Amino acid sequence: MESRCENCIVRQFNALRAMNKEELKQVSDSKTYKTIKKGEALFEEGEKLDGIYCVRNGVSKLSKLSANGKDQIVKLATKGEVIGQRSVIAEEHTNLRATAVNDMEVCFIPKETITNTMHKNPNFTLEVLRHMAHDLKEADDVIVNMSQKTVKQRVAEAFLYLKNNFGETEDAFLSLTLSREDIANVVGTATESCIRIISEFKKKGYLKTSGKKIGIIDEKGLQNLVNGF
Amino acid sequence: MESRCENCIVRQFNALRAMNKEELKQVSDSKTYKTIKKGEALFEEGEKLDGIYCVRNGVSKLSKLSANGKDQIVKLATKGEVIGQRSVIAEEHTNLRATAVNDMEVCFIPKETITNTMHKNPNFTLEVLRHMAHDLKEADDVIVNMSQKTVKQRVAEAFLYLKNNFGETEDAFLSLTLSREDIANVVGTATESCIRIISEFKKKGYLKTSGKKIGIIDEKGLQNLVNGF
DNA sequence: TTTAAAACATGATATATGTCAGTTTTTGTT
DNA sequence: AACAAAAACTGACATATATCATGTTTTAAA
Repeated sequence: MESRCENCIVRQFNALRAMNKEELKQVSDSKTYKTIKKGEALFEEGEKLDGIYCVRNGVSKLSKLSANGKDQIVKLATKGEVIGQRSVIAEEHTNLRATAVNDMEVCFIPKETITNTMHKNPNFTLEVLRHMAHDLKEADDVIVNMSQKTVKQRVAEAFLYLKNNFGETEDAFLSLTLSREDIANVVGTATESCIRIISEFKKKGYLKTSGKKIGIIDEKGLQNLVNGF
Repeated sequence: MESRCENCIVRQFNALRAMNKEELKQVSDSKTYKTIKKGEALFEEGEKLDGIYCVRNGVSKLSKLSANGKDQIVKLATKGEVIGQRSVIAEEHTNLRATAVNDMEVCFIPKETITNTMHKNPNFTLEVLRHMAHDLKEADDVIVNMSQKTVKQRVAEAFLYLKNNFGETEDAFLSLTLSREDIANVVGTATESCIRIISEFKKKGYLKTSGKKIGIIDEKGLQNLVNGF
């Protein structure tokens, strides 16, 4: 279960790989290990964070709830990704809440450890910056998609995204199973609309389902749809 | 016209304020001054940038053109803001194009100058990081608004945004005059829809217009609309 | 000042998507 | 295995918004 950050594989995927041995030791000594059950929150919108979360296992959704009950998912964070760094860096309250989509294991690293390293090690800061630049690009792309693509295209794109980022099982179902509601909240549409489109995709031979599990049959077909045939 | 960065007021608004005298001198010596006419592009989508642009005057829109001709505006950058840093930091081609909304004066700073400083001065890197964290938050907010608010609410919000970020003239018109098409492209809607809503807001006494100039009469009213009455 | 082009404006209509209401299936728990 | 609760699904309908078509005003250039 618990282990030293120096030996943690997960670290390879995030900015912590730019840390030197001494800095990693400091992280290792100050971190705490946590498990979060499916459905539980890592933090709520508006909270002040005392540190960041490094995901060792499981998936978290970052979302914002509106007055009318809609919960827009802005990002899905998985193994190796870091959650909460935006808030810690800007020294602001969180603008999103983080919820476990399935059971999670995370390491909590106190913000002092992070900020100390950022003031001393420019390579680390630069690495964090690169990751944030990537996140910003993705966010820009989402904005553009929301205004230029139809719901159907965005749903199709969401499945391709899930396949590319989370992979599929041996029996060709998506490894990450989201509820229809969560898919709708990623896409930014109503749950019923999302369900209807999934049914249509099934009829057209793009997808297969088994309970709430979904598998991609015709990736090319979905891709064509995204690109407007 | 031309001047030393050390004395440039604009610098106070961006990450360059975290540079020391020596670093600023380097920027000053390597920068080039450019003017861009209204409608001209600073760079096109997909270009590789050799440096960043620091806006001294005027406003630039960062947008992405879709196949069907829609041009979604993701950000408006004005005096003091830096354009192109995301692309330079991530060492990627630009994902957006930058166009002058009105006549602009900018300083072009070669990327070597920036990356040199980033490797040496953690405070500068951290300051860049803070700005990017802020941009990311704004982008997240836009995503959420796009999915949770109606076009009418988003148009109302756009006018409040324009007032807060660009101010108004003595006769209470917005200082930044955008075409109806540009407003529509900020909001992510059709130009006709945008025009219709402006007409409606005029009738309801929220706005006044004079040619393409627009002024806010009832800020509270617009704000209520944004919040769903 | 005249004129052409661009931008603004409005009506009519089509359509994608949301909402409401109800049924069936799946899931997880005792 | 039985059950309740949650999630998935489907139909009917409402509506916000896009699209097309056309006229008017504004802008900028000759």
